[in-house]
Amino acid sequence: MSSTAANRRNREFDPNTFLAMIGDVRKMLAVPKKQTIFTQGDEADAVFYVQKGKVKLTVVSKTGKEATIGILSEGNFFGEGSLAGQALRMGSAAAMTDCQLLRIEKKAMMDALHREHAFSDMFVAYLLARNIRYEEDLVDQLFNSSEKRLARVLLMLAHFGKEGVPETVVPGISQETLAEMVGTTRSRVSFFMNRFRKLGFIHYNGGLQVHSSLLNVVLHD
Amino acid sequence: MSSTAANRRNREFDPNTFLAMIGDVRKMLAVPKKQTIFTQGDEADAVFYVQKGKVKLTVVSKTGKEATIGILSEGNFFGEGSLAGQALRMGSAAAMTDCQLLRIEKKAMMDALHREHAFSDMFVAYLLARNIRYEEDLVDQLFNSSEKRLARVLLMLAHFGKEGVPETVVPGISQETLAEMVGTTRSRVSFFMNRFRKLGFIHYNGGLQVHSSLLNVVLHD
DNA sequence: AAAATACTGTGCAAAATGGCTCACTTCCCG
DNA sequence: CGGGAAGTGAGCCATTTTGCACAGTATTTT
Repeated sequence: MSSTAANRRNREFDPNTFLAMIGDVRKMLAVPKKQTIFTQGDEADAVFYVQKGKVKLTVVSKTGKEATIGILSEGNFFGEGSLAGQALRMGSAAAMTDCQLLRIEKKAMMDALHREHAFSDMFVAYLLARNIRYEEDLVDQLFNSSEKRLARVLLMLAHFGKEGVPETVVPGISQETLAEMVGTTRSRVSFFMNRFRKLGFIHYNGGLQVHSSLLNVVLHD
Repeated sequence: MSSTAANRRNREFDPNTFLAMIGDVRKMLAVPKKQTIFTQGDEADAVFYVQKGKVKLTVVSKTGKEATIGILSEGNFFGEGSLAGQALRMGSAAAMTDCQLLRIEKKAMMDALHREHAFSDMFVAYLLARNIRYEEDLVDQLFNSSEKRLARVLLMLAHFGKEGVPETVVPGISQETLAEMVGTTRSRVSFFMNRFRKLGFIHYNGGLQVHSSLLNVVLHD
């Protein structure tokens, strides 16, 4: 998702140092693809950190609709709500690929934040980046049509950049998931995807390829 | 806006102590109603803290549309993007009422975060609360129709609670502003407001009053 | 108090979106 | 290998939303 944010963090902070600071390395988890990490309504007593792989965060509404809040790759935290006093998970988390995660007890996390300045700084930086990300998503929702929102999601998934070079998106991301991220229906996604394809903005073959520079046109109509 | 978050913070943190930690009290600003605090595109070199009053944050899209990202009351920070390395303001901030603000230079803020554990803790708590708030807004956008989103915004503005007691919303909030917050058009807002009024959920007379418990019905259809 | 501005209530046609169905195609698992 | 489940492409129609336009009502300003 926010590769920018992740890179920024990585420049400032070495994951191994990070591990040392938290201490208890035994809490590393290997989570196989498709496995649930936690479910909406579960007790929330830990924060997670993605060391490797992609994690999908979703929320289910009272009426049963599903929304995808984000797809996180390495360098990201999730489940931080617990630190803010949320006793229950407000959403669910699942591994989209095989993942290596760090599970940090709420207490251990708060201790580490107290104890280690560098860690605290890094976490603040993370939260700020996350905030910006959410703000962007929100603004996107407020401003744009579902077609543009889809274009934006595709661009973000394609790692947003590398001029002109077609880039493969997370393999195995369904239209259903895209629809949940964009906040529309699958049929709408199907419709736009085909439009994009006919216009040469994206290309299927096995995986999905995105021609970033072309698709950008949609955003800036 | 998020009175909950503000209260939570206030319980943990005394604004005066806070001032002492930041140090330079000379940087207090009195901003009269309607005055601009900063404008999208300005150089971003400081964070603000609301001591008193309400501040509106807005963003203008490339196509000229306006969106209102939030209305902040005391106990909230804004302009934190600067701490995350954003060199320019991504949106504008304006006083909706006479305000008393604290302007904190980026550097002073970062120093204080380093120096004072209590301050750092408090800021992390703030960011977490803010994150949750954004996530809720985003989920709201993904799930709900504009009618429900409007209902939710009204409830939040009415301070969300105090069972049954009609509560007056920020005086002088126009349908235009509501539309920008909800992400729809003014005519739509007018339409729904009248619907709500006919159903007895809200009531005009000079100010706007919201019957929280009634309006809640809309949310949970 | 008059004039200029901002806000609000409506109405309407065009465009976008939501929800469903159905026919295929792929992929995965037993 | 076969069957079933999951994922896609299309089409259709009821709603919702947008985008304007206009007139009437507050508010401000001069």
